[in-house]
Amino acid sequence: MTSSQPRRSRRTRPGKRNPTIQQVAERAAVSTATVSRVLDGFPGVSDTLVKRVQEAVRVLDYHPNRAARSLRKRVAQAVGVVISDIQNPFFTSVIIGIEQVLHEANYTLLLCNSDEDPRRERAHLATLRSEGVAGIILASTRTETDFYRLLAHTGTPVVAIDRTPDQQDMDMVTVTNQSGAYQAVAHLAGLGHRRIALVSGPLEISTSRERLEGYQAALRDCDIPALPELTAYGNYRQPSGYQAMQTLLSLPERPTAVLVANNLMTLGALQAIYEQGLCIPEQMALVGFDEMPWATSLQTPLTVVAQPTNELGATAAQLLLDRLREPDRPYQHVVLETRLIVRASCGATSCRGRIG
Amino acid sequence: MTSSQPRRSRRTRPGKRNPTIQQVAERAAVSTATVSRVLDGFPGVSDTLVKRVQEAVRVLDYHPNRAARSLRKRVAQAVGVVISDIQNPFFTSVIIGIEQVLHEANYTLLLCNSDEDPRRERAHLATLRSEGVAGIILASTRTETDFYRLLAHTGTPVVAIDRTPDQQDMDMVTVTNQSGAYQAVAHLAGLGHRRIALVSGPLEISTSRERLEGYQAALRDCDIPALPELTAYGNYRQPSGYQAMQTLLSLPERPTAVLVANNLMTLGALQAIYEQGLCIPEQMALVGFDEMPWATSLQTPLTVVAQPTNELGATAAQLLLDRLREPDRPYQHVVLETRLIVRASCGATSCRGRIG
DNA sequence: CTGAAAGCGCTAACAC
DNA sequence: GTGTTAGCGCTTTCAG
Repeated sequence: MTSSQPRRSRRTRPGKRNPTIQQVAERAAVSTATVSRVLDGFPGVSDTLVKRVQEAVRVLDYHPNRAARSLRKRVAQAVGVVISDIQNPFFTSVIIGIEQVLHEANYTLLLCNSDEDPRRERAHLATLRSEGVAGIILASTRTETDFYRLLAHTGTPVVAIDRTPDQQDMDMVTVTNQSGAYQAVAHLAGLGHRRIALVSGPLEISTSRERLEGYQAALRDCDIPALPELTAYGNYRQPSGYQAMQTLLSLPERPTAVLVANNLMTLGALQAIYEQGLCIPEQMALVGFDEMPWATSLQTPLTVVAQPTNELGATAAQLLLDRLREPDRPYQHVVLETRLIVRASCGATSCRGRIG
Repeated sequence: MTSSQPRRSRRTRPGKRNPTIQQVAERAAVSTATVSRVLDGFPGVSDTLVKRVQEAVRVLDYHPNRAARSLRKRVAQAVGVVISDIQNPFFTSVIIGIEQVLHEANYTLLLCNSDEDPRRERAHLATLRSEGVAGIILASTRTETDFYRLLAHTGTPVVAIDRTPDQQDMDMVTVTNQSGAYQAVAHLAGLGHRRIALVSGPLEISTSRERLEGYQAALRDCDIPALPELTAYGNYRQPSGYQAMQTLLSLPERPTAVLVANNLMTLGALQAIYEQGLCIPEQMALVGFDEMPWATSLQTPLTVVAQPTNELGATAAQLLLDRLREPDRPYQHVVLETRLIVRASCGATSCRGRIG
């Protein structure tokens, strides 16, 4: 770069080095220990020194080296977030909530997308361990023994969100899946529907099981027989919703209403319905699970069971921070409320603007 | 950490400590240097020792401490990704591409969501600097001097994606925004439309300018006068698309076709159109920019200018890895092709399944 | 209330 | 080929 640079290893970064705590200490004429104390807001440093240090920090534009800090403290000021599908607006919305809280607390977010693949999930978990993250927020692909392993091996606190393990020795944040589905189905039944179908998620995932239970409970309470052929299964991704809906539509006696157990499958279901030239809600009433960006942009706006996604993420992050502060506190399981948002697709409201 | 645990600070993690390179070295009866060499695939270690080390690594389930490594190497095995809206499926799809390449290369991904807020963007950039990330992939909120500052201050390589700074001394990955918009508008003109509107993004963002140019160029080439009132401006978010479209629809003489410059604004535009009870494409032909998950799930599937999002991310990540390997290589600007996907909303195909 | 100094776990010279 | 060793920048005893 410049003229006489003595000898620069190929691997060394060319730019000027970041200031170190040492340099701050020299400039403020104090010890590095004092600088560290000031930065940590450690009480009991004289005002004079505090000011000198702050001034030096400002002048040098000092930012602590997080790697050094992590090494020394044996834990990084970072949180790993492992989700199963970053393409799903549900999860991105959860991430927003997480990020807000974490950013506030000056934690970095390591994002891992397992893409519903347990192998990837495991690899990510290993990396996070290597990174020494302070904690992990996990929407796991499986709900079983993986957790035991994880917890046994490392002492890293984990908060499970959305999908939860069977065990209870962990912080968790979930929503009222059962009653959410129940409400939706009861609403449809109240509208006079008797052949109400469900596009369910995979039963390995706890949310699927809970939503299925809600569906069945509502049918029971409304004295509607639960016909097995009216439940089709997908994997929470769009194409599977399409296929499941096609299956339901090809039944000898078609359902008149359907609850789709997540947002992406709803997209697939819509496609199948429209391809058959069916009208929503006249020929097929539909309720989706999850609020979704496109809900209000359809010709027939979508009735949905909304989940408080941002809050879910924020709560999980807060739970994690709380545990870091107080490792031995009792485990919490926070359950947030879903809420039915009635729009046109269920047939409850007039179908403004539709022709046909 | 044997039987009589001497004294454990409150702040120390309770779980057993991760194995260190020292322990691996002891178990393999070699020096730590040799272990390090083996792990790095450094050539010139005898087979015997390689095997002994690998065995020890396996048995101990050793994972290198990344903080220590980062500290020593003065750079983390991590890449920061700063995007402007994690709720936008365009960006999440880009992230998928980035993540794939990075994960392959054993880099961690630090995700930062600037939420179109330059202040947050700046804060994130500072954090990434603290983290000592090896490089940054950035979809910047602004395209100006921020970059100079960033580049001047740190030697951290940056790859700009999607939106690009005016300067050229940086790796960049973009798409053919201009010709993408051009094609869409030419297509609409070819279908007989003369009053073609544009819902544009904010002109501070390079993609908006380029798409606007493409729109104008196409009108010019088709001998259609460019009426200023037919261009409405939004900010790339959903509500602004709604408002912009409302403005266009309230014009004394309504446009017959519209190009919407990104996915989220398309959602807003759709809502405005449906609220007016207008039929797509009969009363309003529509082309969107960006492929979007819901494009095929609308009653009238959406014609869009698709961007190769995964590839965009993967290319950016690869460019960054290449630069890390070879810091002095010339800067690259990769431009990927957009492609017009014709579906029903432009009116080019028959309107299967629609009533009205 | 402040400073000196010992590492955290790893890599990269430098010896042999 | 392999080992020894000196730190990377920070926090945290321990002295004073």
